[in-house]
Amino acid sequence: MNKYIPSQIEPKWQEKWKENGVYLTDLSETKNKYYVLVELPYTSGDLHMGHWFTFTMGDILARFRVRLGFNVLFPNGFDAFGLPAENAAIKKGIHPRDWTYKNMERMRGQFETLGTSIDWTKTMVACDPKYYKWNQWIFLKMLERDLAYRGKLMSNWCPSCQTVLANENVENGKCWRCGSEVEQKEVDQWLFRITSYADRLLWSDPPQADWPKSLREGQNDWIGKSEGMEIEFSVAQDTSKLKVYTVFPETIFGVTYMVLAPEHSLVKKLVVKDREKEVEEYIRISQKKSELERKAEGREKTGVFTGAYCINSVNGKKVPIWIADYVLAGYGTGAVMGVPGSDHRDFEFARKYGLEIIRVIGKSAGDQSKVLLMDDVLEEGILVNSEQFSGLKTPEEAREKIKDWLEEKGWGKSQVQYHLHDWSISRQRYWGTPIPIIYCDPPAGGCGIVPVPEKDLPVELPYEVDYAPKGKPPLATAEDWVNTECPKCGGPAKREVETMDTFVDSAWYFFRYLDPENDAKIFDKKIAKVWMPLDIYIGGPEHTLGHALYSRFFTMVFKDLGLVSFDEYAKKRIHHGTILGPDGSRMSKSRGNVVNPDTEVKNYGADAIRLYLMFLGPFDIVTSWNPDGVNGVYHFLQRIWGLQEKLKVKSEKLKVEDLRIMHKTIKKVTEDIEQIKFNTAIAALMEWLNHLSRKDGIEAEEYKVFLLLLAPFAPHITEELWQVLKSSVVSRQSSDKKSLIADSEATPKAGEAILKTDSWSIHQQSWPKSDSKFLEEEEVSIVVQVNGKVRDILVIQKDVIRDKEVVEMKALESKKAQKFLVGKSVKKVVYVQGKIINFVVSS
RNA sequence: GCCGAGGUGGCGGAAUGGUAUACGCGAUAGUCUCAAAAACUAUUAGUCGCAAGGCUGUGAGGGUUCGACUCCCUCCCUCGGCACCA
Repeated sequence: MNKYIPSQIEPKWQEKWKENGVYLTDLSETKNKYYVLVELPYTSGDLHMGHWFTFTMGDILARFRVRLGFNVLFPNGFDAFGLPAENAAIKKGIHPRDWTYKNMERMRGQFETLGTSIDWTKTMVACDPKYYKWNQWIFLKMLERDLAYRGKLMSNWCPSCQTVLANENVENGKCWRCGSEVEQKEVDQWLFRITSYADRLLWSDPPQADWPKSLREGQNDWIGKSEGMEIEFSVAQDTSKLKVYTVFPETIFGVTYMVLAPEHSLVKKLVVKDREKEVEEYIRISQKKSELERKAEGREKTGVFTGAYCINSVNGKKVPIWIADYVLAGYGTGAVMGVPGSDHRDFEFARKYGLEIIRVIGKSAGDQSKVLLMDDVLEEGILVNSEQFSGLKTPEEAREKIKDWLEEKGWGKSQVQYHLHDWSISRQRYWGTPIPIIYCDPPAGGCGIVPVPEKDLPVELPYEVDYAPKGKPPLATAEDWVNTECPKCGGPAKREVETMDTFVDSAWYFFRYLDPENDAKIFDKKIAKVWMPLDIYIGGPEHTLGHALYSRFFTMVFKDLGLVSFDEYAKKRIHHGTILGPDGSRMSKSRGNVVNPDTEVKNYGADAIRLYLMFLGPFDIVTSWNPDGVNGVYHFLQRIWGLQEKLKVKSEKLKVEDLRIMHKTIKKVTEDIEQIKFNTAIAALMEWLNHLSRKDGIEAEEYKVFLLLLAPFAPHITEELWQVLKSSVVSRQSSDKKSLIADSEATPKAGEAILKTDSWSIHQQSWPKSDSKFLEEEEVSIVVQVNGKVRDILVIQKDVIRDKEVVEMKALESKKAQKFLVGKSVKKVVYVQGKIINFVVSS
């Protein structure tokens, strides 16, 4: 027999599958659809082990569903816009587009070697105008509905490059490109009003879709809905009002000071003359601090007194107004009331600056103990020193009562706050979707901000651009492109030179797979109605607060645009794990611990790598690549290859025990794939192989079913062996009417695998069915325990297990059990039918 | 600090209230071989014992139960995410 040499069979079948369109999906089918999706790869240049891991999972699920008779869609595309392409361009002098397309071609080839059942006729490439035209269309729709707007946002700002920097581009508070000190500055940018969807984006319990708990809770925390109160205080020196937000209105009698964020609009107005210098200095220093710097400082609070006071309406108390950068301008009103007796953070601040501390929540009614230490601070308990509200339990009784009272008096009103901010989509970068906006400015009168009319889409990204960093968006250098006519008045105007965040590209791509060539519409609603939502979406946990939130937002917007009828685009999402390098750390070139799939495929073949990755552990495992581990599954494949020799020429009826293990394995593999437990499905096949190897010869039926079950995991070797079997059958049929396959067809047994002439591939055969009548055993093992410890195992005829007395009698006959029963009195006997009998004894 | 997921042999892991360590890797011994590799066979949680067999054992400690890796409480550790949100 010939040897198992993967390189001789894998490319051959990959080619045949493609030629015969084995994996093409007919989207006009309206029944039994199953849409599998894996997060699209970024065009980084090479497929890495992580891609193999996740796409093998998707592939197994896709192949399995096809075999069950579903119409399966398993597409893929490329996330092709973004910073790395631009950086590579600057570094290597290649145009971002050329770099991207070159990488894409390479990765497409690598996907072939993996042997996936991806239908490449349904695809998208983010940097293709055919695709990003629809990003622009969505932008215009958002604009129409006031969901896109030009607004200000605090950002990292490099004064010398004149650009906004992402957090990761700020190094020690300095610009990564020029080294200038980065400032915090309000910068004009385009924003998507995701906050108006905050409530809809919240996950309920039970959840509206089967998504991971960590994602649901993470998103809910990120959205950060809180229901509190906005309370107004009068400034003592003039007529202005100071508004604060709090979720603890019941502590209002404990307010001893106020704190404003350095950026608060009232700061300039409030600060008294002789403190101006100190305050200005404080603000100057805090504004220079980047996010990272603030974090690096830890929780040590700093602040400065303005010299101003305001009045607490509830008791007429005059309290000092401070400024501190632990108060965030972007949350609530940008001002907080200081209640050091009931808030740990306020306590810390008050103690540092010697501010008054009053107890308003005590352990018991009338508790007048001093708040001297952090541990004395109470957030819940009984209200004290709170006039008519003293003695009420908080939060249960007091909060609502004080809330109502404050509202009645007109001092405060209920307010819902979110932590979620609107989504800034502006990037001062070249390699992204141009924002379809034209600025028509004076002197010619000027129409202001004018959206590009839909008929003029796409606004194509110009190729000839100086994308080297010059301190302004690269698109500004393409003067021919920038200078245009105003669509409204026809006068001279300039294009928007910012591009969109690449998260826009990935927020809706799975809709486009359904209708990738459509030039008139974003996608056909009718097709989407049939094929969406996704049945399963495999992705990384790192996208919890980015992609996975934005894509939900887009889907909800699509619903409001009448494109779809659902809020959630994926019925189920799972978070895959990570394959670390052999040294246990993340694979990276700098560490030199990268395991290259191409090399591994050369050594072992794609089937072995697929199988190894799936056998490692559960789908969400984070574990390191073990170079020896591949040997194990490679060995498994070689043993399967060797089964050909053991195949009996003349088929006989399967024995009871052979039938039992076959049906047991069918059941186990089927259930495990459904539950995405590939490791144990493979283990079950290994166990069956061990059984088959022990036999003298194997029957065609069990051989066939084995291949049929293994096919989703190892598509190449199973196709090869299937075709070899088929051709041997055909040659047999011509000479001698009886054949291996014909036998089992005449009397359809387990597996029901029938070779159809129009479905030549093993991957088109129907999935074997398990028959429970073969699973029943004549004899059952029953564990005999004494006081919960296993003492013996009883083998009993199946028809007896219902009778507790008989089982008990037999168990008492056990010599091993008897040793532990002599001289003891049996207090109780617990019998679990067919499983265990436990004697509870005392000495 | 908060939220989420975990902690089981030398290693990856299996078992979701009923025989802990399936399956695989590695290791040890043997068969084959001039030899090695490959393949095949056997053993492989710790411990006491010649053996039969016993005892201990799923991060630590407690609890519930006839019975706990599994459920509950307290604590420790690891991983992922968020983090001065008033």
